Amino acid sequence: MRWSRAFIPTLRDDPADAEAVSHRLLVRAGYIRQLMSGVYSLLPAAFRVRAKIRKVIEEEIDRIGGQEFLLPALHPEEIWDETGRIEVMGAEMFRFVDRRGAGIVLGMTHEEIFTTLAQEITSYKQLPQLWYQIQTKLRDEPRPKSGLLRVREFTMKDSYSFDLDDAGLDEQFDAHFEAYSTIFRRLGMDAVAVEASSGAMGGSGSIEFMVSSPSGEDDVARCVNCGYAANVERATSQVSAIVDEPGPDAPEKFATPGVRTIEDLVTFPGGADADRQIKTLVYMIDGEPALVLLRGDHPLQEQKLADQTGAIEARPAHPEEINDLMGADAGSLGAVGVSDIRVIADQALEGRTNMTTGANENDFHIRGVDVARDISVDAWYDLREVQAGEPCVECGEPLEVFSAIECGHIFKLGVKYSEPLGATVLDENGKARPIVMGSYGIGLERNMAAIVETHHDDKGISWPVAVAPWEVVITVVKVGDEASMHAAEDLYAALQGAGVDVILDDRNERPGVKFNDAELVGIPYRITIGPRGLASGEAEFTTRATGATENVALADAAAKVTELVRAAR
RNA sequence: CGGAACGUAGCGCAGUCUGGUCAGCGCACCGGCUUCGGGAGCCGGGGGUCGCAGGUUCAAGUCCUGCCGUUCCGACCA
Repeated sequence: MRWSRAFIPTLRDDPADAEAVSHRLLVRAGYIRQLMSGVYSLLPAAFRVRAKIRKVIEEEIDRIGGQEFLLPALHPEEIWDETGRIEVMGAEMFRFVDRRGAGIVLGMTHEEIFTTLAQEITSYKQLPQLWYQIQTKLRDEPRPKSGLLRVREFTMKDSYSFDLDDAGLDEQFDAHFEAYSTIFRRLGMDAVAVEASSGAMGGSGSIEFMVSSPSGEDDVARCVNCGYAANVERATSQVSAIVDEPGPDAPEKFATPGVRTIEDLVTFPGGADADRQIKTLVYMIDGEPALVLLRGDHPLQEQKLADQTGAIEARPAHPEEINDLMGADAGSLGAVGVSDIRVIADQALEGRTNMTTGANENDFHIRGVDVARDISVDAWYDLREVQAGEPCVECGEPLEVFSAIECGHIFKLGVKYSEPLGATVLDENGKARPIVMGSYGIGLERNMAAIVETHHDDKGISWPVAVAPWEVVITVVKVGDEASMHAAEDLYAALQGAGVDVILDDRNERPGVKFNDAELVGIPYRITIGPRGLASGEAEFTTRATGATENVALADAAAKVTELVRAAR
């Protein structure tokens, strides 16, 4: 490619509405342009990067036996009815009616459709199968953000495994774990595998591959000592034991005028430390109210609440709902004596005595509460969100918490889809059994953005060779100089002949413009040809990532660069 | 969905409070000359129904109403 003919619209200024680094740089370096909220056009340079990411993924999934498909983006609504997911997905599914009045949805994932195809697997002898596709997903995200990191239309590699039993699933799941680890390594990213919540996918377990970044939307708790790592939606930690003082025989109500928060009660005379209080939250769980109890200093992790209760929707109750239900406002709530509302409590409250909580009457609290004696708890769950510094559940060392981008997610689905859709096989005893499934996803454009998030500096992007749109740029300092152009053309032809992705910057621009563009666009290697070096038969060789520059004999340049590029792919 | 901000040329912005030389600046773009190893200088030039629709007014980029769009924070999230 000759830069003079290429459409790489780089910008001098940062785009105004880009906050995330990857968003800012991908727009500025001429990779993407926004069409509407959460929808982007990929320009030629981005298309090249995406193709390389795609190739890495295909190679690794093929390596573990994947067969590539291409399924439709248009789905009949009924299929999603059969698994009940049309409800679960709600407004996030794009829907419309065709000219004949049939309900159509746009595919946001393909469990249902692949499972429908799997209905044609009829014998255990045909298992295992591993099917995948690289295809467009459409999701009406409530809040698209950060450029390519969270969008409404994107490309996903989604694979689906089909096995006779759990042992088979485990094998394919583990194979994906290894394949994913290899993929992210090849893409130049340091991905951490973490225990995750399965959310709307369901199933028995899942692992996310997380890449640390300030633009990440997820928080990961990790123990640097033993390697324990989990999304905070699932993470646990050891709770420091509290030794309770003996309490009274019965709880006692006392006046607490103006006290509305945990913190208020800590400083209120006759109050209690936060870890000696019971925090009472009101949640609407699939429309039914419930009291959620935690230690005063423990935050609720909402996804845990949803996961453990099996809820489709769990939301905080509105102030009016709280008052109607409890006869008091948030800040004065408690579960003592409550019997007509479901009470869900965090395990850290088990066995606690002499606690303080709200009295369900504004300006009054109750102290001397013995949880076992005074509160009728319907269910005990792990509900609190882990905080940085808390002791690791495995080894007791302090946990760190960092924000991360979810670059891949693998799920053990079990029979969640095969059962309702009737995808069964006959086993060796002639008995029909639902196929045991797994599903495995990687978002291509999100990974492109994640790579930028982890490979940039103040000059722009610095792609790993494996995904760079061009591996080498030949920068001609003085296009008008015949000898320079001649040497550059020779080198360009030699590198092309060696199979190197090379772009020749033959634009009639000042050198500074070309150097800056090469760095902004992020091309890993640059060979600079100018009259200065040419006089002694040399060119300059610059590595983008380090900025290191050395002189190389023009005659050796092609061989040297080819070798470097091949080693780094 | 709740909160906030924004919408003027391809990009980044000023002008809006206080209606009347307010259709402007920088970059980019086109032509010319001089330059040419880290985003050149000078001269000349093209490009905008000021998001859309109503309204107020002698007069609206500017004031009022409604709508649309975009971003950020939160909620939600595969």
